[in-house]
Amino acid sequence: MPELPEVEAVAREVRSALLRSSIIDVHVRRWDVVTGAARRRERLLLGSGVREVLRRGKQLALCGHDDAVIVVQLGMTGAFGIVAASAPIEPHTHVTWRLDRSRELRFVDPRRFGGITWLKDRHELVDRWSRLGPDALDLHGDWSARVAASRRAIKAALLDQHAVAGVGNIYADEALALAGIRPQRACTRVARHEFDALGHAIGSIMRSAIAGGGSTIRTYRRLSGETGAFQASLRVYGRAGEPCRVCSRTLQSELVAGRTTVWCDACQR
DNA sequence: ACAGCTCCCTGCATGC
DNA sequence: TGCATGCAGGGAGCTG
Repeated sequence: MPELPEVEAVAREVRSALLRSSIIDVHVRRWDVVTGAARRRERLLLGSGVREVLRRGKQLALCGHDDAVIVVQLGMTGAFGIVAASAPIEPHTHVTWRLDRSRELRFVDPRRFGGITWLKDRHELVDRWSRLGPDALDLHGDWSARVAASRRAIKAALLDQHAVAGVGNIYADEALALAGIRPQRACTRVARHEFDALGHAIGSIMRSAIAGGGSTIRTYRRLSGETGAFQASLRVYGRAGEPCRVCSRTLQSELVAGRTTVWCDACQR
């Protein structure tokens, strides 16, 4: 499932391809994945071209020359990328943008937890993103101020995009393991130095995943078919019942914040 | 205001 | 082999 590193990989691919391209046509195959465009394909960047490709947390924004903005969210199973226009349309392809030089930008999402949102201008994007927490790649010393007073579990706070933007279930567990903090612990019981360690853990895990081209967990894949190599280095995610890579104790698992959560009872306190 | 829950959806793994 | 079942989870929206 795409998290920040995967979305960043998509942003880079799409940015380098789109900034020197024109959009010739747009084909919306399922309108219910699009919100805000009033069902007019002219509003999906057709004719305007893309001036800028931005990312905040797990959200991607394509800014057109006409000031309209398209926000793309990949959800669980979304894929977004450039392919040859002649490539077969795979199932669950919901929107395609025909580009010059016989290429196509496609949004594919079997489970449809993702989607595309049309915004009328940059102000709407600024407003929308101001409600997100700081980007997980760019956490400063005071990032924890927003969550430290909360009584909920630290993992619930990490998954809350309004607290920190970009952390999903995989990297929440991985970061908590690296920082030695139990996912269930209340934020109020996490010390300042532990928040600092957690912030560093999140950043270093995100950066190494990006360097590895994004992880290849289950449903995530690039439209081009390439895969990443980060999966092999996961510490706890998906390893319930297996031995901790540090102390060999059997990894525990239970639901926290409604999500499957894996941790080591010995290494995490 | 906050925290916790349900729901949306399809693909895959599992079990009979 | 084939079918039914359960599980995976990001985020909106609802509830207590």
